[in-house]
Amino acid sequence: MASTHKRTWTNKAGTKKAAFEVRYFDETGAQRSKSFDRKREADDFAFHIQTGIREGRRITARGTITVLQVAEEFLGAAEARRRDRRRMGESHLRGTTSMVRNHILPSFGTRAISHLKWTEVDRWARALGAEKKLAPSTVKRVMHFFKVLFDFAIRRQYVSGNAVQEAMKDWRGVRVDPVRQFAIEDVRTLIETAALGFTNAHKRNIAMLRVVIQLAAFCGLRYGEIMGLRWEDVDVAARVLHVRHNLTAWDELKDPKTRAGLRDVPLPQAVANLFVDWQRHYVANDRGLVFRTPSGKQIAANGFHGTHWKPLLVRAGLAPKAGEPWLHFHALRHFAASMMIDGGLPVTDVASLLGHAKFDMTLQVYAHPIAGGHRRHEALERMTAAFSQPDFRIVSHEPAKALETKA
DNA sequence: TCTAAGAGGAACTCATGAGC
DNA sequence: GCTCATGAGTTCCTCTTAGA
Repeated sequence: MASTHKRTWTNKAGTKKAAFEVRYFDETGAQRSKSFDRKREADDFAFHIQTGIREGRRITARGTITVLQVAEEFLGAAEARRRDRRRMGESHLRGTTSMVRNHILPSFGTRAISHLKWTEVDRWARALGAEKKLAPSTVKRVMHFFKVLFDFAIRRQYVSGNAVQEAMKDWRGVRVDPVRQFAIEDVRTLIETAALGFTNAHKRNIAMLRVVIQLAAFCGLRYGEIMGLRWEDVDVAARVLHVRHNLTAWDELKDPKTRAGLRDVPLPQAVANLFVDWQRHYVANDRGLVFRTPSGKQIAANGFHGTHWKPLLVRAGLAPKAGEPWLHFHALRHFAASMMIDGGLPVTDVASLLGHAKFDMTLQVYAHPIAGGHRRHEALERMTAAFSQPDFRIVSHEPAKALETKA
């Protein structure tokens, strides 16, 4: 049983003080109390105590288990989930471990988890942005992992409340920064530059780069999907790509996350021709994967980025100006989506070609105004010009009636 | 009931350094 | 110069939930 009441007293200096006190009995039967400045905080604490007693949980006033101890248990459980491949992937475990070890433990590792207050978490989160220069969306991400860690501790009955949840309220509405977009002219320059070849790049690399870029820019494939293509998925004669797999960073061929990811994408003739060109450089491998290194290994995304992508951007004059981010390879997929929408393809078709389960996702993330403001300007000009024509009629009858009455 | 935002999982980008 | 490995940070994508 826990009870809450307001307590007032006068300190030695003669100042009147007030606090909300929660009184309860711990698992040894000893009476305990804890004071809060606000009634709501006291009520929350009392609720957790009550719930704990009702469910038979161990209630301790001064928990001694540290954040480090909880984190080790938490990461151990995560590793077990990773081993059961259906429950957690390699990349998610890696991300979780990275956030916990790099950001949470250095600040809170030695602290008793039950003693942490949301105000401390709030200060720490703000410092991650101000001092460590993390993007707001990343800070929010780190806090999310900390909250999950806390939830784990609650399930294990190490702590009764989640100090991170309260601190996270201030981070609502923080969204990821949109990636920098390609203009039509940029993509044209990029493709022309790739075709010319540059530096001392081998002909094999030039051929590979050309087809990979056009697959992203015109067919909207993700990097992992491109690298996961097998020759049996490429039907040059029928000009269709069967997107069936994704190649992970660990060189594993995985099925798409959802059924929508399985799709057939039309292959433009120009891109089909590039496939024929690339076939001369194909390195046989047991899975029949189209794109491999000369030694038959995976073309890792990081290697592709540093060796091919960035040098191509520089050569094409698309290197970022001071303060600008680099253009991402993934931005080509954004470009493809925008071009499809701009070209008049129904958004449901675009979503299907991109492998999206819902078309609102397509509009939300990929429908960028790629052609710039002048297209909108022209559209409004056409509307105004049509309005000024003497034979112009408004389709709806209601306003027309109103005008007649007035006349 | 509808829609925006959150939660959670996974993929992508980026930096660095070693070996060939 | 290219390839590869590793670690860290950022963004994408879908499903769920809160609240207008």
